[in-house]
Amino acid sequence: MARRKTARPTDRELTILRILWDNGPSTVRQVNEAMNQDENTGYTTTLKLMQIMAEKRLLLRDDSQFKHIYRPALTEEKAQKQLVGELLEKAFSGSAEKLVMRALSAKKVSAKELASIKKMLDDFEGE
Amino acid sequence: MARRKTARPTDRELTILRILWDNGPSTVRQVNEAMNQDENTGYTTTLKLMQIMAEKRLLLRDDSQFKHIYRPALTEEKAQKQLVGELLEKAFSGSAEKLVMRALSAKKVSAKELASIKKMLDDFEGE
DNA sequence: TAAATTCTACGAATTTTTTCGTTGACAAGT
DNA sequence: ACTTGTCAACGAAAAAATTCGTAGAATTTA
Repeated sequence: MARRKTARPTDRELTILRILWDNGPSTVRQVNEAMNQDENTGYTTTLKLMQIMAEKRLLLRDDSQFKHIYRPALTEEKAQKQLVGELLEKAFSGSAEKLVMRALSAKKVSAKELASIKKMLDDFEGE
Repeated sequence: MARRKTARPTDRELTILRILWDNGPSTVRQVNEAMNQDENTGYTTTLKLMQIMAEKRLLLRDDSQFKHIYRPALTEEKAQKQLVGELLEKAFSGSAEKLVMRALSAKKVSAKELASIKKMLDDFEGE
């Protein structure tokens, strides 16, 4: 059976993508060790997850070496855009304003970051 | 077995919460009919979902009448804050700036809304 | 080269989410 | 009261996500 084209990465999958985006192409062991800094996960569990992600085309695999090297099949940007877009529709009925408001209240944002965000908005306006 | 305290609503659950937030306390049939405007879902499916959500304490139920009335156990604000906070950490490594940027690129935002967001940022700065 | 280690593949179990059929209680209309 | 329709409870199954044990192949070390 075909998988949804727009399959959203699951929580676990997102954890792995995060690691690969941050660290670059990695082996299963490297990913597993990074993952275990937060919560413990067996090596074969991580392996299986990554194998499935490769099947789903979320990851690309170079298996020309004994230790296979995995890397994300999508850019961080693309994935983030998709995720936030879905949340926007699903939880905010499309109101970007409300989403921004909740994001700012969910986390203390520095004055510097606030200014930076405002600047970005100005750039957006110039279109 | 106890459920996670911070259980995030699933996709389906979020759909139901959305309907209840928009329409106010409702019966299963009302929710089911609202749900079927998008994609078809059997009545008993909706019923079961809502029963489970009541068990999980995502919904509150008034069963004093023949037709039980359900309502959300958490406010829209609280749920949104939690969801966006999780996405922020999980997909954006805590960068609110990047999240806002992606949100704006994921969806065309009107000039009016942009202005409104900027105003909100000003208010935030005043603290 | 033999032993120990590291790795992938495979299969399977477990848990969570989503789905719905059936049943019997209750209500409304006749 | 009888028939018809609506409802919640229950059980169960299908689908998806997460977990890991075991086995055998490849590599490294002694």
